[in-house]
Amino acid sequence: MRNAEIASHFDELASLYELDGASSYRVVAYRTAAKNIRDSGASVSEMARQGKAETLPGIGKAIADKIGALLEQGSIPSADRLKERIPAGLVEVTRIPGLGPKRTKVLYEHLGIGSLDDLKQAAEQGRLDDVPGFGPKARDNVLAALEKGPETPRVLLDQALAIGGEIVDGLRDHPAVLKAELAGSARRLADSVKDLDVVVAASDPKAVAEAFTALPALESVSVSGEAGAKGTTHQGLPVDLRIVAEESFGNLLQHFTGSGRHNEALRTTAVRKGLHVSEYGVLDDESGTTHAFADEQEVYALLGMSWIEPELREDRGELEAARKDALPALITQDDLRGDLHCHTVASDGRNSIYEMALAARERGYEYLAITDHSASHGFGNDVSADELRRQIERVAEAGEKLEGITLLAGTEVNVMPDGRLDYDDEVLAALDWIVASLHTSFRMKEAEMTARMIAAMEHPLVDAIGHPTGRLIGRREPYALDIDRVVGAAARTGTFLEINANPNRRDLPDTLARGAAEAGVTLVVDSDAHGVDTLHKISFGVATARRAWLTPERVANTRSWPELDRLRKRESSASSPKT
DNA sequence: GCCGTTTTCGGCCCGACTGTTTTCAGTCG
Repeated sequence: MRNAEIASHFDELASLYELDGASSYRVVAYRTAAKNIRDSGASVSEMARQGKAETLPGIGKAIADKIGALLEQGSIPSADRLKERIPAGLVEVTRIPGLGPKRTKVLYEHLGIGSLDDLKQAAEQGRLDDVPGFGPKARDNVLAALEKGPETPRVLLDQALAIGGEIVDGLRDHPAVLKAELAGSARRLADSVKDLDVVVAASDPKAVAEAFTALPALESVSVSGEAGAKGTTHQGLPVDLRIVAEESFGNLLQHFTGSGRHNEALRTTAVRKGLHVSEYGVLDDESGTTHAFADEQEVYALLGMSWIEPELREDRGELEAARKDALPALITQDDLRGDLHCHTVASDGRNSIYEMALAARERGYEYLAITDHSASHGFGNDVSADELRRQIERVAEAGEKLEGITLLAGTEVNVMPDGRLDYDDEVLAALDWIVASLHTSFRMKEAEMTARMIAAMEHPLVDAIGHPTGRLIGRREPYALDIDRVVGAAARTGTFLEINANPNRRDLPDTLARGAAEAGVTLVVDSDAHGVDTLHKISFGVATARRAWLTPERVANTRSWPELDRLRKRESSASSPKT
């Protein structure tokens, strides 16, 4: 059973206990366990089988036993018992804004409301007014929320940064703005965001809030005052602007960068030192004074920690590392010396080899691998084996024309359902670099899919696996894969695993990339660019690598090509790149 | 239900807002 599935069982259990009126600490314990299970880069079911589930933070004996029961019986006994008493539709009702577990429970007890349909009927018939604590406003809110439907979809990071950057730049143009930053999940470079948080230090808050309402990026503004404003972009993305005096800017930025979990954990450790952290400052019990800081670094320093990169602020061990001054020196874009996955007009790209190479050189790369799709599956122009041989010649010709960059003749070869590649070894052996990816038969069962991928990794000429899980963020689930076995095979065979930087993919995802690196796998960060205009999107792969705690050493293409060539599994003497 | 450079028991983050209330519990981020 996958981590995400185990985690969803514990999230459900938390909601059931919450509706049952259990201690909120117990509920929080289940939610924390669910989060840590979901974030684990290794298979929790495998850990449970080995009796190691309790090594995960937030998992004690009781929850470890429940994981065991879940794996054996397919459900958690205590959840089954709660479901006998609590209607299945009640958890949905708690998702209506303003209706938490307590108020939902009151509705169930007074009116027997056990589903969204029940709620709608009761609201329309005016029966909510009879319930203690519910007035006319409650009815309006419920009907409005039901009318509006489910919450707004999340926006991918590339779009969020583009819109957020425009807003922040617009604010910085205002004379009363002293500092302005994008905070929240966008600053943490998460896969997607549900809103934008903008924090500002201003000499004249009111004027800045007014200027905000006039920004062209905003479609509407609902609230505006001295403390900030709330608006919505033309794409429907909510924007929350907060304004403070310059001396508290560090506290505000720290608070609104989050994550919520990171802040919770930060405050819990602070309380033990008699310190109380909020967006306004750090209150010291002993002196009774509140320390406000203009810089975020000082907030962490007062708590006895080194400053934590925003990408790490997910409560995944960063606080403990910061206390020990043992945070990783994260990879940066400048560390990358080449890109090993891109396409040209030979398959489904938009530019020629020469144009891609020129653009790569302008980015400062020392090498670029041209990896068009292979023959079997109609991405633009199919590249037959004969065509690939001509492509190798063209790469060599382009390489001769261009000084200062090494061009590598490569392919993104399809892994067929039986695990074979769709070029024969003879033509593959003539290439400098081989990425193997899955592009068909996504719905195979886990055992077969895992075997398929491992077969590709066992091929002696395959250097890297492209977008290993196949997920599309918010749109397509990953393939059914036993990720532990895949990572194990990558480590055993010396095959690199890709972090594909396409903002729709970010694949491997951060948690899995971290787990893979810890298991000894070397990663490679690639743009998968289909034109010169998307080579720069490798930044999203770097973002994922940073969220995965990766240092430059863990990423193959921070090395020069000769060094990388020696690092990979095949005999380096076999190939001589065209320069 | 978890956890320990104050603890193996007694704690467990912070503040704003809302609606309904007569002083605040519940919800939200």
